[in-house]
Order: sequence, then C-alpha cells, then structure tokens
Amino acid sequence: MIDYVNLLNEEQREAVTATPGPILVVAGAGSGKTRALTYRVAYLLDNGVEPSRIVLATFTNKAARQMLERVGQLIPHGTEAIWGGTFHHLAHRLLRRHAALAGYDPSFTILDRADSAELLSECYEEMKLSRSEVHFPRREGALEIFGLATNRETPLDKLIAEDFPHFAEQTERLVELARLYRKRKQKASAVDYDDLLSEAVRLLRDQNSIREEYQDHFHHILVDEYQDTSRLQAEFIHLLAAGHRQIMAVGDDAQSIYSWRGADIRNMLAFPERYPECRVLYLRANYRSTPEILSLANAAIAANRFQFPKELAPVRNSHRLKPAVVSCPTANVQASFVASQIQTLRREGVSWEEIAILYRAHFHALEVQLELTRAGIPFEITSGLRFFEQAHLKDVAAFLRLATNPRDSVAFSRVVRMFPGVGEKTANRLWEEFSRKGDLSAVSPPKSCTASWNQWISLQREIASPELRQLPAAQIEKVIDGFYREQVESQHADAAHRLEDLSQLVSFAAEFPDTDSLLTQLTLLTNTDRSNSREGVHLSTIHQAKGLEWRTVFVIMLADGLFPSSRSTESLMGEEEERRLFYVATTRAQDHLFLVYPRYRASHYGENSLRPSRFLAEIPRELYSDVRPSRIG
DNA sequence: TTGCGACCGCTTTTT
DNA sequence: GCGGTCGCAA
Repeated sequence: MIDYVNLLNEEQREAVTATPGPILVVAGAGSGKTRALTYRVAYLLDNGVEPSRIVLATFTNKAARQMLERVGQLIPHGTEAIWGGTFHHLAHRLLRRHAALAGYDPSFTILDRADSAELLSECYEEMKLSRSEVHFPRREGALEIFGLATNRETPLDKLIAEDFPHFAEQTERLVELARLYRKRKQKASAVDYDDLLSEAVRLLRDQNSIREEYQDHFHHILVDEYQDTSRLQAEFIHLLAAGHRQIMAVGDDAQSIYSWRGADIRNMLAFPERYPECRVLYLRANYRSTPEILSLANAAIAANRFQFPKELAPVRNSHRLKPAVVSCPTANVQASFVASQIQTLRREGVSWEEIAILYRAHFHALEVQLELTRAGIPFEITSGLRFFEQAHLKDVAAFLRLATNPRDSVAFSRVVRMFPGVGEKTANRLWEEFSRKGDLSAVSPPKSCTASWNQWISLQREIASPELRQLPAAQIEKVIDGFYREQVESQHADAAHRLEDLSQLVSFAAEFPDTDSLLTQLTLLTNTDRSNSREGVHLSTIHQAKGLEWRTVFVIMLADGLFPSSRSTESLMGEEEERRLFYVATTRAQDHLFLVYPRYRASHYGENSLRPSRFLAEIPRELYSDVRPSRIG
C-alpha cells in the first residue's frame, strides 16, 4: 500500500484520492502535476480498478511513457493494459480496430506532415494552381488552415472568414482543394494526423453500439495538459468519458501556449459548465523555484484576464537572490554576457546540463550559438530534423508502406522516383498504370530503369508476403540488401552514415510484431526525446521547454517585437498567450533566472532599435535587480 | 527530367 | 542573408 499521507501534500492527496465524479485539477507550474496524475492511477489500481478500464491521455509519447513507468514503480500490478498514450495513439487504436466500420481498409497508412504536403501538391496540380499563386496559401499554409478547421470542428468557409480574412476571396477554391485532398487520401487509403482524431470522433458519434461499448468499458479517463487540448480532442475525451463521467482533467490555464495549432483554453475554463457536478481542485504549492523567482512569475501572469486566478506559494526557502533583468546594448553583448555568466556559474559548481537558454524563436539563438562555440562552452539544441523524418529512413519506409497498403500512392511515388529518369510526370503515369492494372509486373517502366525494375518488383513481392509482414526487421534488411544500398551509395556522399542510420532502424524494427505496427510507430513517434541524454548547456524554444526545469535559466531576446513577437500582439488573445509563454519561461528556473534583452540588433529586415519587452515593464521594480554588463562585446 | 538562376519570405510545432 | 521553391531552358 502506498503511503499517500507522507508522499503527497494535502492538495495533491485530495486530487489523488478523490471520490467519483468529474474533476478539474488546476495545477500550477512545478506543483507536482505529473506526480498527482501518476499517484492517481496507482491509487485507482490499488483500489481494485482493472488497468484496462483506465485511459491516460497525454500530448507527447514521452509524457505517457514516463507516467506509466512511474506507476509501474509504485505498485506491483502490470500497467500494460492501461490505455495510455497520446491522443493520436488512442484515436488510432480505435480507428484501426474498427477500420471497416469507419470506412477504411485495416491497413490504412498514416501520413506525416511531409507526406500530407506531397499529396496536397498533387491536388494543387489537379486544380492547375500554381504553387506560388498570389493571395493563395501554399501547401504548408493550406495544411495549417485545414488542420485548424478540423481541430476546432469549424467549417472551412467559416474559419477562413473569421481567422483568415485575407484569403476570403479564395474560400471557394480552398474548399475545393480540401475536397480533392480528402478524396486523394481516401483513394490512397491514408489518413493524416488530424484525421486520426476526427475519424475516431466520427466513429464514436455515428456508431451507437461502439460508442456505448467504450463508454461502458472505460471507468476512468485521465487527461494531462488539458489546457492545450483542441476542441476536437476534448470532444474525443468527452465521448469516451460520457458513460461513467469519471474524468480527471489536469492542466494549467496559465501555460496554454498552443492556440495557433488549435489548442483552446476554453476547454479548461468551461469544464465546470460541461460537467456541472464537477469539483475544481487546485495544486498551488510550488516545489521548483525560489520564492524570488516565483514572485516574479506570479507578477508576470497577473496581467492576464482569461485565467483561473491563482497565486503559487513557494515551498522552498528564500535564496535572497532576485532574478536579474539584463539590458545589453546589442545582441552580441547579450551573447557574451550569457557566455561569461555561464562560465562564472560553472566555476561556482553549476554544471553545463543544469543551465538552459530559452527564447521565443529559433533564430533568436543565433548570436548565442556563435558565442558559445567561440567560448568553448558545450551546448545542445532541441530542434532540427527528427530521426525518422530523414530522407533515407522515409525512403526505406516507403517500400514497407507499399507492401502493406498497395493503394499508398505517396509511398509508390517515392519509390519509383528513386529510379533514374523517373520524375514527377513519369511517377504519375506509372501510378496510373499500376492502379488500373493492379499488378506491378504489368507496368511498363521507362527504358532508363529496366535494369533494376524487375529486381524491385520481385523484392516488393517478397516483402509483401504474409511471413515477412510479421518480420519488419527482415523486410528492411531485404530492402537495403536488394535495392537501397546500391541506391544510396550511388547518390550520396554520406552513404556510410545513412546506412548506419538504417541499421539502427533494423534494430528498432525488431521490436515490432508486424509491419503495420512498426509503420504506425514511425509516424506517431517522430519526436525522439534525446533532450536529457546529451551533454552541455541546453538551448531551446520556450515551447519545447514546457514541462522541463533547470537550475539556471536565461531568457534572451526579451525585446518588444521579438518577445512578444510582433505578429502575436495584434489581438488581446495573442498578447495573453505570449504572456503565458513568458510565464512558462520564468517558471522553468529553480535557482537563478536572468531576463536578458538587447537594445539594438542588426538584422536584414524589420526594426533594428529595440525596446525592452512590455512584459518586463509589467513586473514591479522591487522584484528584480538591474544588471548592465560591463564588458562591451 | 534535371539543372540553374531568379525570387520570395522570414514565430512557435506534436502527432 | 539565406534557404527553399519556381519557372524555364537544355
């Protein structure tokens, strides 16, 4: 039995041991939100709830895995039967299980962002839209608009009118584009990320017996980061929870920072209206930061109107060291200030890994990166290409996709374009021929690639066999040995490196029972969380730093127009979200917090002379100390 | 189809 | 200032 009295504070204990009914837990930064959730799951299991009756929905794979691991450490039960995972994973599970009823082939493909863009390109072509058409969004922009419409459950034309008035004249063509895109996905037996959710929701809404089955089955639904759910995600959760109404939503409205991709803070604010019998519990004790840092953070968020007002109380003792606001003449001085402070801290015993530099946008880190390199300070940046999104990994995956889903036109096109002399046009012709005849060997390839073409066909046939579809690692080896090694060696100077990545893929694939589940993971597990594994000072956008903490935090580029970004401050809601972002940044710090800004920055567009961020001006003067770096860079 | 010069645009990003 | 994309020519 877990010692709830000694391991949890009173507020946490109240949440963990709450009696039946919907519960909203408003959990401040550093208040042990994850702890409360994991103990809640353990508590339920401890009290005889069957694991399979519990849903634990999170935003990231990392959060799901961490929580389930910790639950497993708390109690002897196995946690495998818990329905734990990201919203997309849960939705995918339903959709795959009831694919036929939802109108899909059970081997449907999941398109990642790049695949979606690829398919959308074909729609632009079909509509004879030049991709650089004036006053018309390009692929990424269109996908963003479509995604928002889905996540907000708003008709496209209404969304455009309200939020993209500059595209109002294009409404008809955008609606047509969305229709073609939908049609192509259907034809390819493919879904994109948003479809996973919206189709699962549609399934639950339309199929009464299935909905009732799940509503009856799931006794407890727990949701993490509820403040960042979209309307669609909240709907999905609601459909699962509506039976027993045992939903525990945990979140911090003050940390809602993803509205631009559909997160709707109103889900949280209106939770008590949706579940009138609900209880609202607060976790207000902050274990992370010094009282000085916390006072500043509390003051920073106070200006927001749309929130559950709450004041975080420090558990830690005073450090007698106030956060520093650092005014620098230029971005270069800012960079050298940060570098020299880091070296000072290092001498005082703070290790590189305990330090983070946070910023609003990646390009804000430019000068700092140069300076850290120059100063010989090791650092690590969270950004860049994700492992599974690299071209060679997607290439190999395309062979496997085609083996399980022969209707996957995106995969087909990716494979055939590897042949010499095959580009977009020929790929389309080959696809047309293949889908008409239904047999690869009946397709006539261009002369330029007859040599390897037959080799590919037999390879493709081999890996599509039922036996090999249970052995994804062997499939990949066959693809490499029978085709791709030659391809990569003739095309790329860094072939050795790529082949090494591919052998990693082989060992990764060995863990999976079949091709479908491997491919699903490849697309739904795109973010590899290497964040804590490497060495050095951590450089990160504030968005990516959510949920993390460091002993020392520098927030840089705190100048109006950069942070808050000028594009966000046109609306009140936009400005409030920027302020929440600032709040997230300050609450990452445990011991030291530096708020730094340059008064001038050389750039090739926009203003060069900068004013300190309005968020700094909102903080009472006595809560921080002013610092002017002496060294001129 | 491919390669090259011109041209645009430039916040945040998980799944 | 730079990287990605487009259009055009070979």
